[in-house]
Amino acid sequence: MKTHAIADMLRETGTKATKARIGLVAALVAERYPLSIKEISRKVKVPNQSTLYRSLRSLVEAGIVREVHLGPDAVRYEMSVGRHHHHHIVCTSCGTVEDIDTCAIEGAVAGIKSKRFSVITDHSLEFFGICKSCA
Amino acid sequence: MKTHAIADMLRETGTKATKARIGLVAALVAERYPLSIKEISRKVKVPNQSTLYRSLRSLVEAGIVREVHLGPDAVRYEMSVGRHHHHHIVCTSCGTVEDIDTCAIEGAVAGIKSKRFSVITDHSLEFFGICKSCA
DNA sequence: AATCTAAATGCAAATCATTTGCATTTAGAT
DNA sequence: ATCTAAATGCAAATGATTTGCATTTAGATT
Repeated sequence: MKTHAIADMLRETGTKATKARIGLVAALVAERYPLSIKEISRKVKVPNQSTLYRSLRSLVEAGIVREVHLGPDAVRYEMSVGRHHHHHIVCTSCGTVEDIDTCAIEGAVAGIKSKRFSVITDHSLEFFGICKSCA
Repeated sequence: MKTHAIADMLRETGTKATKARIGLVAALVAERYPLSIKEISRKVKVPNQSTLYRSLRSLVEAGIVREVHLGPDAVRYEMSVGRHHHHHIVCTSCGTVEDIDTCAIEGAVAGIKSKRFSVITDHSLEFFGICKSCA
């Protein structure tokens, strides 16, 4: 994805196409797995950490980026546009993250194919919704 | 569960049956949904926050308590002993947390029965394991 | 029951990630 | 070229969790 296209995408969502945001999106587009704040700061010439946090938040609000939670202390960010619903599998030893493109809710654990993982030791599944007393 | 039984359980795991831990376990046993640190501090005469954090950690290490992550800023604790594998459904409006006793991985979203929730707006499922390069 | 030691506690200070206030800069509309 | 709201940079604030260290306590040992 080229800078120009990224800038257009940003403008379409009503946010300004600033250097910081373009750089962030470019970095996330370049990676196929969700990046942590630290990884992002490493890859992108992060102008300053307030900007990093603020930009990520606005990208998430704009629906361009998705926040992924893989346990505590493991907030990560990945591109949201052009991607369909998916989950992740995390190596508890080295932290490798791989996408699971099959929505596992529709299948069994056995159906999860992975070339890179040999053992699945745990999983976490949470639902979010509106309870009857709130609806 | 009475104090005496809690103390015995603690001793069985090799940890000391101190007042702080007995109180924590008693509070968690009394509730059927996972409690946040704040809720715990409210329910238990928390002696001091270092003790709270340290005690929770040792209870988790001992396998007595389980740490539940329902999104960021949402670390919660629930009893682990005497409970089988389950997930949770969270109301994004009021925060109500309900257990899902059916392991949803083995069923479809449609199979999730809940008396208290009317809409499921989102879900999160993550796997943890060991990747081949680590195994 | 008195003694002893490692484990647990209390407290205050440190740490770490994230957020905020505010003055300055900049994107992009006019 | 001008203008304004949005975005930025910086430094300070915040909030949750952790740590160092001196003191206390559980419970094992006499």
